[in-house]
Amino acid sequence: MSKTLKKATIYDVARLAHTSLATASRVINGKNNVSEITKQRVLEAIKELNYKPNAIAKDLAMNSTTNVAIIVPEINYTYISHVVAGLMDCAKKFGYDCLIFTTEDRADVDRVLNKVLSKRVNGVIVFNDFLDEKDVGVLTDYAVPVVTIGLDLKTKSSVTWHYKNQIKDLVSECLVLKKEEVYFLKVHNGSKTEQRVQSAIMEAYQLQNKEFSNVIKVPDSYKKTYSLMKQHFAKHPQGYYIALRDSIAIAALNAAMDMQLNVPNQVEIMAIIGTKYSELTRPKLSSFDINMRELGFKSMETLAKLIQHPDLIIHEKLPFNFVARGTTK
Amino acid sequence: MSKTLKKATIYDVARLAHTSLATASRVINGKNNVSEITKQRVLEAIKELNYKPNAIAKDLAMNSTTNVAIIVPEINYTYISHVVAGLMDCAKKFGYDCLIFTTEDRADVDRVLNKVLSKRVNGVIVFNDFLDEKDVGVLTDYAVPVVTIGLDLKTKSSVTWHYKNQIKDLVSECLVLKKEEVYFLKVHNGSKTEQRVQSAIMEAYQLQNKEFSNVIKVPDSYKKTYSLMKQHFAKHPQGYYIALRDSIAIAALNAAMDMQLNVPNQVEIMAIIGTKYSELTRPKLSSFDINMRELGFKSMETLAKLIQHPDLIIHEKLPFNFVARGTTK
DNA sequence: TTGTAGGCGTTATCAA
DNA sequence: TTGATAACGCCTACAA
Repeated sequence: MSKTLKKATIYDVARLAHTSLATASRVINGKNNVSEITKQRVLEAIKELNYKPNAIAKDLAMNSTTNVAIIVPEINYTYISHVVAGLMDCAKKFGYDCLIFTTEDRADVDRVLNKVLSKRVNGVIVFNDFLDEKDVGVLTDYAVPVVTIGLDLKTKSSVTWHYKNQIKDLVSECLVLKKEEVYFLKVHNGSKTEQRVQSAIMEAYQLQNKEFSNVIKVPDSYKKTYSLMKQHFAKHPQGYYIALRDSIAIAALNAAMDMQLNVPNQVEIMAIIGTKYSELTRPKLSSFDINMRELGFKSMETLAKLIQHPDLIIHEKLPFNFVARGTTK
Repeated sequence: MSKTLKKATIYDVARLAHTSLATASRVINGKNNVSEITKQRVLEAIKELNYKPNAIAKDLAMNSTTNVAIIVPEINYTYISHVVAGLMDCAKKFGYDCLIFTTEDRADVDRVLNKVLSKRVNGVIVFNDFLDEKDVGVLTDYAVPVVTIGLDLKTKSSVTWHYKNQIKDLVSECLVLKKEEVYFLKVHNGSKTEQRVQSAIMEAYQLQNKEFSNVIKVPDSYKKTYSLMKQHFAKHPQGYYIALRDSIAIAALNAAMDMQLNVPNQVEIMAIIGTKYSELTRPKLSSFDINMRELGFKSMETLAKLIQHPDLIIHEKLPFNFVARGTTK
């Protein structure tokens, strides 16, 4: 197998096998209307030339690809990487290949949208708070199937989960039974997920005719949040603290523990999005548990349905269960 | 902007702008040898038709793509997802798009290799213990630039790190000064990285004329490792424990702590591959620290060099520093 | 069972 | 500054 600078084409294969383009194409694609003898000749030629079919030419000729695009904000958040793992598992099942895009700001979003459109992908998964209904519309207007994760759009297919009422219940319990203030550790300004959590908390407050204002803005970093929360606990050594991701909650937890506060008796802490890391703190972190890998898998399954039936609109809601561990009473 | 089922081509643009294919192509690609007036007409037509250039046709015509392939075993290991994040950051800088492939077994490897070859990617990053020199050769024989991460192949470009001597030093210290046995928590059978760590430990033992046999096979799961290590510590409540990844080390740590053992005075624990999670246990986990994101970034930079100069062979070695935290003396 | 010829949507060359 | 026209590598009627 020599280092072929000029890559063999189907035409080279045909010539070496003393047959035509069309016949070579047939055996490459496993059609059965080819005689065994010529089939063998073609197979030999393929091996001899180290021929690898050019997927680009194929995609162009067939006017379709095996690629799906996945648009996420960041790949190194634990829960996102788990979702992506699930997406990829399922994609493999359907023979799709995953083109992954990250967006760090608004300009990025437009760039990615255009790329995705140009690449004529089979379908798109959007798991990204940066994108709004209009952005998703840019894709669907171009007739590309899209499934959004965690973005509840009426006219687009989506996989979401219901947690609003459960958060309200937890908060109400704090206010009514435990007589405890609730604090929300907020990382971003623009994240819709955080906004939705916050409004769930606010609604629970309103039910008790109270106003909610305990938003603590924290940096998106374990270490910085840790020291910030140490300062906070020095003044307010009590309350029920809610963070979106577990690493933020763990920063608060460790801050409280290292300040010698009693968790959960003085301070309660929970995360909305728990991962396997919820299990490994001491005390263990209470959190909502959602199987992110499964979420990804189901989302890709939904996309596959959409690819086969482009005019469908599918809405799926997954359960989202609170798991009380050691950091809450 | 209507829902165009039939997507506009450059030909449609040309027709609407009353010009030729070639001229339309010129303005799309920002060539300056086009009169301002026709340029405007073409631009209008593009907007009117919601034209999006077909990257597949372009790739075919130009005989090159903007895609790079990334081959990893799993995307939801924390350290791998951090490497991938770095790879993607850098890819963005060069305008590359990332096609990510995961492999769960041997059959998968061949499948992925063929896919990558067919897709005519610009270059490939291999961060995958499943692939050996022969596999990488399949790619390089086809003249596609490859950078391997953590796989030390003489004839291929790679980014690796040096940790062997440091591990030997740590182990020697245990044997000579601390008079402590070393245990290796081993997850996989075939992982070359684990094998290399193990042989580093063995060499340190040999230096003291001792034979190393303290390999504890653990399942690749926090919970299972946790209970297995509890059983272990019930019988052997001492020693210096080395695990490859921090989540395994943390399982051992929690097992020891929950058994009321004193860490680090009775039991010492460390991880070879530390992540941000090393910081959040109590006591904090001693580990080697490598900036995985930076590792990924540099690897993609290396690939970019290789893409521009295909006959280069680049070897890069990154530092790998032991950070003693609370779980070791 | 096999082969011919046209098409997929671009880029690039060469005249005009 | 423009416009034909030939690639790029494959698929697929349609014919033989």
